Amino acid sequence: MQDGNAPAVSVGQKTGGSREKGLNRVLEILEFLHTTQRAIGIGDLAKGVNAPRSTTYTVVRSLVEAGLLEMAGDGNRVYFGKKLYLYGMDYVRGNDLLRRGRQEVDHLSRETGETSELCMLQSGRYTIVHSSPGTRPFRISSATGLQIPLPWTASGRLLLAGMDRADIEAMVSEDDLTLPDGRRLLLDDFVTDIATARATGYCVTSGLVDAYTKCLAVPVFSAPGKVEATMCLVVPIDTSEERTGNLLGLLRDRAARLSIGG
Amino acid sequence: MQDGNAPAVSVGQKTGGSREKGLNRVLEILEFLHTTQRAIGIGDLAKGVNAPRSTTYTVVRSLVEAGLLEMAGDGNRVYFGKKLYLYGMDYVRGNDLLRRGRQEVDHLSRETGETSELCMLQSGRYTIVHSSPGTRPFRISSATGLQIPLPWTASGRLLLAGMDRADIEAMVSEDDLTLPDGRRLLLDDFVTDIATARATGYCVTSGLVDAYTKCLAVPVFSAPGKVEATMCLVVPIDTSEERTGNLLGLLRDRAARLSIGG
DNA sequence: TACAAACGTCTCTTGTAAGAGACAATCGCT
DNA sequence: AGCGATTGTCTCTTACAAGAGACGTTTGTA
Repeated sequence: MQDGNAPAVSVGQKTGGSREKGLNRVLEILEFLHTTQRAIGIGDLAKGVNAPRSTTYTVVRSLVEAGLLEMAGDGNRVYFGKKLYLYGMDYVRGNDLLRRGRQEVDHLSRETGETSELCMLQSGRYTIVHSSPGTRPFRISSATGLQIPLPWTASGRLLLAGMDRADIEAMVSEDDLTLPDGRRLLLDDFVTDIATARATGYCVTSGLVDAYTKCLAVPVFSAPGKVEATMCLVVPIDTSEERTGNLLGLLRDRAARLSIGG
Repeated sequence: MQDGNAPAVSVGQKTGGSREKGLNRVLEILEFLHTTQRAIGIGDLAKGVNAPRSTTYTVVRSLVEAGLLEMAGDGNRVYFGKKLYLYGMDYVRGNDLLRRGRQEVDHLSRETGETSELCMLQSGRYTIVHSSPGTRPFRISSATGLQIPLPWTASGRLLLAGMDRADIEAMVSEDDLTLPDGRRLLLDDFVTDIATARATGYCVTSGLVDAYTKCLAVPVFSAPGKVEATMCLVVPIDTSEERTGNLLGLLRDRAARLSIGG
C-alpha cells in the first residue's frame, strides 16, 4: 500500500529497505494470508510480505504460540488460527448490526435467488462483509473481505453519503477512478452520484465492475443520517425494469428493518 | 498506588519489570478484550494489560488503523474490529471440520433441546469453539472461547486420548487439578479417565464444573486415532440413565459423521 | 549419489521502538 | 468556580528486537 515511512529526517539518504516494526510485520502477514486465502510456507510468506526470513520465522512462531496462526496439516505451512476465529465471533457478538445484517442477507438471497451482500467501510475502503451466493449458475461474487475501490460500486456511493467533496476526495485515489475495463470516471461525476444516491435513498450501477451485472444497493443507518453499511443485490445486467424495481423495494424494506434510525 | 495484589496479567508468562515487545502488547490486548467481552477505555486497557499508557495509545492507534480494533460508539473505547471478523471467517472457510461441526452442534441442540458444544484444544487448553444454547430455562453455558482447565471437563479427557503420561502431565498445572468447588483431583485418576475414555469412545462427567450438570462428550477424529475436537451435550445432572444413553448414541452418530477417519 | 534449493535455528550488531514523564485540555465532582 | 482525575499528544533515552547472514539439515531432481 501507499504508506510510507516518513522520508523525514535529513542527513544521509536512506535507501529503501529499513527496519520494520514487528507489529507491522504481523499486520502485513495477516493481510497477506487474507489475500492468498490459503496456507502458505514460511519461506514464501517471507517473500510475500517482503520480510527477512529470520524475522518471519520469529514472528510466525509467536503468532502460532498465541494461536492467531496455525501450522497447517502437512506441517510447514501457516494459516489463520482458532484465536482469530474466536476474536471474530466476539466482534460479531458485540455488533448487532452485523449479526442481524448477516441474517437479512442470507434471507434475501434465499428469497430472491440473487446474490446478496452486506457491505461496510473498512479503513476507508469498501468491503464485502458478508455475502450469500444466490441460485444462479455462474455468478461468482467477489470474495468476502475483499477490498474494492469505492467508485466501482453502488454501495460505495451510498457509504460516502453525507460527506463533503473534500472528504470524498481524500478517500479516493487516482487509481480508484479507473474501472477494471480501463474506463475513467470523473471525480465530479462520482460526487454527483453520491449526492443523488443520498437523496433517493438507493443506488443502481450497471456494468461497472464487470459487463454482465447490475448492482442494487441501499443504505443501512446506525443513526439518523449516518450510513453504517449497505445491503446490495447483484443481478444480471439485463434484469427487467420491473423486476429491478421489485427487488429494490424488497431491499429497502430489509434495510429499514436493520437501521437504527434514519 | 494501586497494586499490592494480583499482578494479574495473564497469558504471556513474563516476569514483571522490563520492556515488552510490541507484538506481545498486541497479543495481551487482544486476549484482554476477549475476556472482558466489551469495549473498554484506553486508559483502563493500559491498566488491564499492565502496560504504560503511552505505549498503549500507540499500539491501539496502529491496531485501529489496521482495522483489528475499532473505536466503539461513544468514541473513547476500543473493541475488536471488522478485520478480525474477516480473518475469523477466513479461518472458518479453510476449516471443514469447524464449519461442519458448527452445523452439527446447532442441529443437535435443536433436536435434543440440550445445550450442545464443539470443543477443541487451543494452545494446550480446552476451548469451547462453538456452542448452541438449548431450550431449557436457566442453563447458562460458559461463553464461547472460554478456556477451562482440561481436568474439569469430559471433553478434556477425550482430547488428551493417545498421549502418554508425560505429555498429559505437561499440559496440566497443579491448579488445574483443583475443581471450582475446591475438591482436588488426582493426576493418576485423570490419566486413568483418559485411558478409559479412549477405550470406550466417549466420556461422561457428573457435577464436575458445577453441581447441577452432567456432560456427555464424544471425540471427533481428523485422522485415525487423532482427536481433533469433541462434541458434547450439557444436561441436568438428574437426567435418566435411559435418556443419557439415547443422547450419547445420537452424539456418537453425529461425531462419526464429522470424523475423517477413526 | 551428487547438487541445488529450501528449511529451520543461531549469533551478533545496530537502528529504533518501548517506555517514562511532562503537558494542555477535558471531565466530573462538590 | 475550584480541584483532582483522566484523556490524548509529544519528546527524549536506551534497552532490545529486527535483520544479515552463516550453519547444518532436509528436501527433490537429474
